[in-house]
Amino acid sequence: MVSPPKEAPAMAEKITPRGTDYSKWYQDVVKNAGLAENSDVHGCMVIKPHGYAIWEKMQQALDRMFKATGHVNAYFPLFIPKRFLEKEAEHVEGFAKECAVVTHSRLIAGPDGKGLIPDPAAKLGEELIIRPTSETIIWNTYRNWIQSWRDLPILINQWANVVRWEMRTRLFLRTAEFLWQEGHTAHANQAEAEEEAKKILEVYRTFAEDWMAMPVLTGPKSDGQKFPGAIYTLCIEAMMQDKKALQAGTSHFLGQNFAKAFDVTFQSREGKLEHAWATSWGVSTRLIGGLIMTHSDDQGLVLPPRLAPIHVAIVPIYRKEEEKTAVIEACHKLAAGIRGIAPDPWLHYEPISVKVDDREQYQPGYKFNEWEVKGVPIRVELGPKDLAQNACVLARRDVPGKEGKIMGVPLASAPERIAAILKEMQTGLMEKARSFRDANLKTVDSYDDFKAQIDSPGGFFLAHWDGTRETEDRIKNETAATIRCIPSHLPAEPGKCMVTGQPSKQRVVFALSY
RNA sequence: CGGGGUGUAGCUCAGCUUGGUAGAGCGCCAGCUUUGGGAGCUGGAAGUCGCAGGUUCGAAUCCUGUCGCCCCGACCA
Repeated sequence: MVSPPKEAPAMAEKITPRGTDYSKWYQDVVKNAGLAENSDVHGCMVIKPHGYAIWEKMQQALDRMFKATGHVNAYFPLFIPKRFLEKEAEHVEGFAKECAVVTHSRLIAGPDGKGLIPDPAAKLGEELIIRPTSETIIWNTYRNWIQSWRDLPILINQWANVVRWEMRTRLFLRTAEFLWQEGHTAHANQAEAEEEAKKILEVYRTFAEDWMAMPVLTGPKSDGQKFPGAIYTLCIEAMMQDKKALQAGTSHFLGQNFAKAFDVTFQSREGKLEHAWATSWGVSTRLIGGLIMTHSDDQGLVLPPRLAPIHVAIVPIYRKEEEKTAVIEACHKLAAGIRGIAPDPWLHYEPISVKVDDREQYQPGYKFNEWEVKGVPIRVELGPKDLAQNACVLARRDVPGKEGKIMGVPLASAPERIAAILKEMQTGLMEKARSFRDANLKTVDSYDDFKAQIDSPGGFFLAHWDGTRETEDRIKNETAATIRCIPSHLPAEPGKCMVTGQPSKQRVVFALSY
């Protein structure tokens, strides 16, 4: 008679494997890594400290890049008078469906003495919209700032929250309120504005690849997918691990649309009155969703070192008091050594971020798992056995399980070793993501082939398209796939539309998307 | 806004069919033992059962109304 098997530890499997249910996996990672949670407010999330710390790292890197390209930060109002939004036809049409509207300025007790109701006497003369984006308020303001060609260009960015009243939301990927940056620039001529839109796209591409280790395709959107009010929209588009596309950033050439709508004119060098040329561009907290879905595994979050709020977690191991004293001391000494590594431009000359996990209420095993699920790139284990030989154990987050452990690393050389591994991880993650993306980037020539593959195995499909909205809509209706971008890295190779057989100037990227 | 589901402890849920003093696991608090991959034992705190009516001697349970939330569809960074 064999005794019944012990029950699996109740805590063991907190994260649904990707293969079982990708969407559940995503939610589990966000929750278990402590990045964010749903709030009691419909569609709005609470970004928790660990998630917000990642956003702060993103902000820092992006902000530096914006400043380096001549931009400055400013802040415009959260509320936008309804009449502003009405001024640009396409813009209204695009955003009207998802606007939060402020109608009153005061609450009073309800008629039965219970609760509060908007005071009818305090109804606003003009209703205010909570910004879904700020083009209108900003161009209304620029009208006063721009008179002469000497006032141009205006290169402004703002870090802000916006509200788009979404029906269905997912943490980071789509929430009613989200955080982002929005750049709004004004230029004296078309060429300069178009140059700006391209320049920012390149900033986004660099950030995505060099910081997030997330490879992206770049290029214009189809007219059907462009920003409401833009002449054209450039985008960076990334492939998630389930092979779906994520629009990760957009840069719009707005032409003179907003200048005309808001009557923003300037006198040129030649003395003529002209409308200003505009761009706008943004990336949002959605990037955190992209970061998660690019690198993380069934154990939890995996962070590229350049965006990790904590690079190294040191876990002391001990039994007796004497051991504890010696081990903790060694941990802090090692931490100081790691922080003392020569500043590297790679981390903006900031020290490597180290945390000595000296919490007494948790055992080492618990801590190992916690740092793992939170995506800390390197974990150091330091106990009496290690101390006896002046060494420690390093565990790499990008190599799961025991294989990621490096035993017997001398304490004296550990800091240098850690610094080297961090760099290695950053490029390793990028290479891994790129080869995954490339392996799932396919060329198709027949619509039947396309339909057979779009759901499974899935991926990005390079196909010829006749350039019409009708065909784009038909493909969307029949397969749910959309044109993600018209890739600029490919030579324009003419062909025939996979659906209609009409002439096509070049292949475009189709995929299912978030 | 259409279809489905669900509200009971901080969290996940049982109890409801057949009405009779509120339950479990996790978490939390205290103590002891533990500590190299999510510790164990003992004790403890914690819920006007979404809200409002009704039926009844008695309602988490039955009836009516109401509100919130979740999932699925049309829109989107």
